[in-house]
Amino acid sequence: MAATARGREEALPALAEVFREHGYEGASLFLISQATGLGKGSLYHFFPGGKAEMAAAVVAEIDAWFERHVFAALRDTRRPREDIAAMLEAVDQYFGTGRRVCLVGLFALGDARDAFTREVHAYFARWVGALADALVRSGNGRAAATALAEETVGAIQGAIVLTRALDDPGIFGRALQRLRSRLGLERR
Amino acid sequence: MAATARGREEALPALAEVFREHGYEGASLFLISQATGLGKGSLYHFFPGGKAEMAAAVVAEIDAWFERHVFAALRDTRRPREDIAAMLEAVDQYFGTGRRVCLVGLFALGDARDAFTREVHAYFARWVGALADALVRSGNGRAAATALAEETVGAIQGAIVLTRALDDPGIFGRALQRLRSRLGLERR
DNA sequence: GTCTATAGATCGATAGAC
DNA sequence: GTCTATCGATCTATAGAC
Repeated sequence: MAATARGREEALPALAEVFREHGYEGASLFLISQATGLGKGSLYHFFPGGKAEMAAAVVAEIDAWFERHVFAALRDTRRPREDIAAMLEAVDQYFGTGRRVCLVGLFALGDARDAFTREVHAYFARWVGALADALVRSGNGRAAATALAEETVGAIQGAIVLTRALDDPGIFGRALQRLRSRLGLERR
Repeated sequence: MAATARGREEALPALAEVFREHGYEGASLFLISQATGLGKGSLYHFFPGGKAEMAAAVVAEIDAWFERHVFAALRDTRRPREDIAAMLEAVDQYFGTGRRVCLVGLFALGDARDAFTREVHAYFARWVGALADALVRSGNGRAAATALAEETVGAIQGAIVLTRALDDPGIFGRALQRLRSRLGLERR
């Protein structure tokens, strides 16, 4: 897949892809070495903590990416409605219309649950929290906003499961469309 | 956990629990042996195909259980509304209010995806299909029923992810309550 | 049928040459 | 920094005694 990565940072995308495709246990150092183009020596040079550190680095980068491109936009106070719409668009792109697994969701289901409980919790708590805040700012009551935020993030995670199970990206698209309608983002 | 299982059938529940807890790759024969109380010799006597056959047997049993206790009820033509409500109740019980992972959903996300593509597809297709049919019978148009069925099954899967990620069963309960409302099952 | 012992492969991780 | 060689542990699976 990847030409030889030149450093720790460059290796992260390929690394993330391996964990997404095979899960934590299934991502062997052989697969990781192939995907990154780095030998074991180089991998342990960049990640002295081994596989656990590699997975932690991937989760941290995913977390940072979502913070920057998804959660942050929700914290703009002026146009919450547009920000929420932009969040859904970013999600659609990132998850490849449901074909690409959410690694944090996969870890939440147990693949590496004990090792990353805190990171998994923080990721979803910030996602739901930022969305709920934006929904309050766009006119919803606190309780309704929290319920809508939980429903939205849950629907996205569930749509990924269903899309992959039935091999039909239309499922993810329709789920996002329903969410747009329910969140009051319909074209006006 | 389990007293010594006496045969193939008796071993299945403990076997299922191990796969749910650790995923396919993470479920080692050592863990399986401990959970079932069966030595490796006995395990290979009951499952000559090894771990793959054990997982297949578990998926088949889960599939049969859902067919009997969840999908079948949806095919009763006389009182679709009550049947759908009963389905949600069975789901709440089975998934332990979101604390218990859906093994088929976990496999769909990749843990053993290539090996069980057909079974995973069949399970979710029958679930969505049976629910959509019941919704048509309860007065919805075909397109609306399909959308509602996809939304419902997706919401359940997503609620399991969120419940485990945030360690809060209230999330699963609220998700079911929203579904009851949306499916028109509110107390009359 | 169930056990112990172990084969054979692969795992994550390390060492040392370059 | 990157490679090859290899360690010890663990994995799935099998063999053979009982």
